[in-house]
This record gives sequence, structure tokens and C-alpha cells, in this order.
Amino acid sequence: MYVKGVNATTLDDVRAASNTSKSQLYNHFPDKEELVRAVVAARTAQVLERERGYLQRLKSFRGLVRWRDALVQRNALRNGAYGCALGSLASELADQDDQARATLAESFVEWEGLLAAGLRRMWDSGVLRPDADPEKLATGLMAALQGGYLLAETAHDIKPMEIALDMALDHVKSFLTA
Amino acid sequence: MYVKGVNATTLDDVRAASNTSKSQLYNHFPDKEELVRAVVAARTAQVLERERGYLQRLKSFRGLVRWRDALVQRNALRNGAYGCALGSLASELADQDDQARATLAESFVEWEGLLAAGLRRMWDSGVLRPDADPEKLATGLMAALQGGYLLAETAHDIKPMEIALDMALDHVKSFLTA
DNA sequence: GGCCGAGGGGACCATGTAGTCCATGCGGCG
DNA sequence: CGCCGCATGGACTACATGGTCCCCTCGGCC
Repeated sequence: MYVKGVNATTLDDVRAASNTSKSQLYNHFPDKEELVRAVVAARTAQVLERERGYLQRLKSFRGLVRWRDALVQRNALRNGAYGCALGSLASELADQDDQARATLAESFVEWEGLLAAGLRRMWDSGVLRPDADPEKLATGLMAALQGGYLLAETAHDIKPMEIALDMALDHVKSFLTA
Repeated sequence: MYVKGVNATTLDDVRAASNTSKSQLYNHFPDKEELVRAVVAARTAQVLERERGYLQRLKSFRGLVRWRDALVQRNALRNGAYGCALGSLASELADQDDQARATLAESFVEWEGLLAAGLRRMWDSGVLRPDADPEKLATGLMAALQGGYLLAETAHDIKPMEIALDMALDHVKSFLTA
């Protein structure tokens, strides 16, 4: 579903990919919609788990740069194809399944929350100036990331993603204490 | 197709929306794929036309703010639903129809080009510092816009879009001559 | 070892959708 | 005014796909 998109993925694709049978699928999920929601939940948990690893100890600008580098490198492996696991789902499902949309919205909030918590630690320790707003900075980073993913996916070139993230990092940098 | 997504739109939907018949459709388009490509081309032309209106005379930071405000206001009308006409298509088609992806990639380049040309005028006239890079700034604005669209669409709240664009504008502002 | 019940495999069904085709009507031309 | 040809509407077809169901296997228990 990540590769082909949710709507373009048939249950036979799922069956083949999971080495199961139809009855297995319908034992676990009442219909495709619920299966998709389970995929959303699983993907969400997976991405957040990974991000927690990068961000839960974030407390310096260098850490943010490492975060950026890791994401760019991961995306470079496939030349940007498929985009962000959550972003792609969000774009396709937002106006199609409100429950999935809500789950994805929560995930983005949580993801931003990880960034915001790290930025707040930097703020608390005086790395960031008092007038910096960790939440807004986190939203900005998130948007730059998602926009970067989309442009990279479309262009088959990760440079726009790098430029976007660098812009957001520069923005954070502008709030560093001298 | 903008509202429901390309894959979720049936030819009967198209027929109903366009008040035509199947034979009409197949007179003009050999198959659905070509129809989708025509939609991409039409949407692209429409968005670029609109953006040309906003950007072709851009030559000041205030102009950029007006551009931001217009986009935010337009998106606020539907609470962010459906996202960016080009971004949604790009996300859904990028890994499904390479020709459509290429068209959309060109469109993004052209859209960024409009921004870059305006920023270059600001650069030429000394509004922007010599070390500013109009192309990179344009990419940053574009990514913030697309990321903002996606977050707004998912959250049904345009605030993330505002925050993202404001971040990008702040970034441009940081290159203004004192 | 035989019987029984649950779980699973995969054939099967119903339906929605892309794509075809032919009867009809309408405009243009003699 | 009548004929011809072409665009058009929309019924029709083939097929993919979501969803069902029955038979068989396999493990547990007597």
C-alpha cells in the first residue's frame, strides 16, 4: 500500500504479500476499510517508534542536524520514491476515510510533539532564545519535511527535501542564543 | 478527481460531472489514464495561470506576504480539505504514472520559477542580500507551502499551513538588506 | 488409533467499473 | 425538401476485485 497507494492495492496484492488466504484476511479484518485502518495504525506506530529513537534525547542543534541527515539518507536510498509513509497515506485518505484521517492527524501531532519536546529542552537549557516557540518551530520542521518529501517524490530527486529541511533548520538556528 | 482522488473517481463520476456520455469521453480520450493526464495538464495550467497573476510582478517582501495571505485565505474556505490541487495529484500519481509525475514535476519547477524570478528581482534591486539564493528560497517556500497544505488537510485546520508559510517568509526576511 | 472441532485454503459469487458498439437524431449539402 | 454521414447517447460486455463459503487439513482428546 505504501508503494502502490491504498486504492491501487487489491486484496489479492495483500494476500500475495502476506502469504495468507482470503479467509485469513477476513478473519482478522471485517473489510478492506478496516484493514487500511490497521495499516495506518501499524505504519504510524512504526514511524513514531523510529522517530522516538532519534528525538527522545534531542537537546542540541547538532542533534537536529543528525535527525535531518538520517531522514535524507533514508529517502535517498529510493531516490525519494513513495515519499513519507505517513504523508502518502494522509494525502490519499484524508478526504476519504475520516477515521484514518483522524489517526494520521494524531500521529502528526505526536511526531511534532517529539520535536517540540526536544526543542523545549533546548529552550529550557538556554540553547534557544526565550522568544523561540518550540511548538511553532516543530510545526515548521514538520511542514518542511513533508513538503520536501512530496517535492522529492515528484522530482525523483532528494535535493528539494534537503533544501527544505535546511531552511527549517536555519529558521531554528536563527533562534539560537549567541 | 480533486475531491475524491484520482483512483476513487469512476468514469461514471466524470460522465455525471461533465454532463456527457461514455462515447464522448472515449472520443476525446483513448482511456482513463489519458483522461487523468489531461486533468493533470488542465489543473497545472490553471494553477500556474493563477500563480502568474500573483507572482509575475512580485518585487517586494510585502508582495510575498500578499501571496501567502491569498493562498491561506483560499484554503481556509474549505478548512484545508482536498489540499493543493497539484500536490494531491502528485502524491497519488508520482508512483503510478511516470508521465503524469513528469508533468507535475515540471509544473512545480515552473511554479518555483515564478517565485524565484520574483525573488531574483528583489535580489537585483538590492532588497535581498547578495548571499541570498533566490532558487533555494523559492524551493523552501514551495516545500513549506506543500507541507502546510498536507498538514492542514490532515488536521482540518489551516494553522499549520500558516505557521509553515510564516517560517518560510521569516527565512526570506532573514536575507533582507537592513 | 479414531473421532471431533476449529482454522485455513482457495474456489466461487456479486458487483462495480473500464471500455465497446449500435440505433438514433441532427446538421450539412445537394 | 430529402438524403447522407457523423456525432451522440446510453445499453451492453468483459473483467477485476471485494467479499463469501465450503471442504479439507491438522491438532487435540478419548
